[in-house]
Amino acid sequence: MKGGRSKAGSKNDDKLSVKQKKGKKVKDPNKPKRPPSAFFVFMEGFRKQFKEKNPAVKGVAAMGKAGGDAWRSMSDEDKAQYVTVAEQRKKEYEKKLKAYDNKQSGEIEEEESDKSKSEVNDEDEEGSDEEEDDD
DNA sequence: CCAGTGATTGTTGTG
DNA sequence: CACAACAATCACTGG
Repeated sequence: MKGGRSKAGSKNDDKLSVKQKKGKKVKDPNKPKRPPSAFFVFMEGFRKQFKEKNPAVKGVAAMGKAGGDAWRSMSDEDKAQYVTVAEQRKKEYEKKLKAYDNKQSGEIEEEESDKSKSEVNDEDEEGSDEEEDDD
């Protein structure tokens, strides 16, 4: 079962888990989230497939188990392609961190009023490589 | 009505 | 060095 990797044997589960407690209402819209691991990258495609093969499945548990099972079934080389992608994701993540850091230095706190976002189609300028197809 | 839960593994962050 | 928390996903549930 799961090989030895898991929990590193921490018997004493005291209140060590204090959870970072996000009590602070610090809203960091620019704060980049952690890059997806190879497993998640693989899941990105797997989720779609799983849904198609199991449209009746509800919840994430079923998918998670199926995903984890399939993931371990893959060969390291097969996973390598996802790992490679994950590496790139991480790289971009670092870039985002830099941008985020830049904001911290430049824009300390920019409150944005909820202007009517009617015809104003303002796009985030960060994407740049986002292709949008018109329908 | 909103936010949390449940399960997966990997990666990053923090102590 | 070792652990802890979080990353996405989605349907459901409680207060």
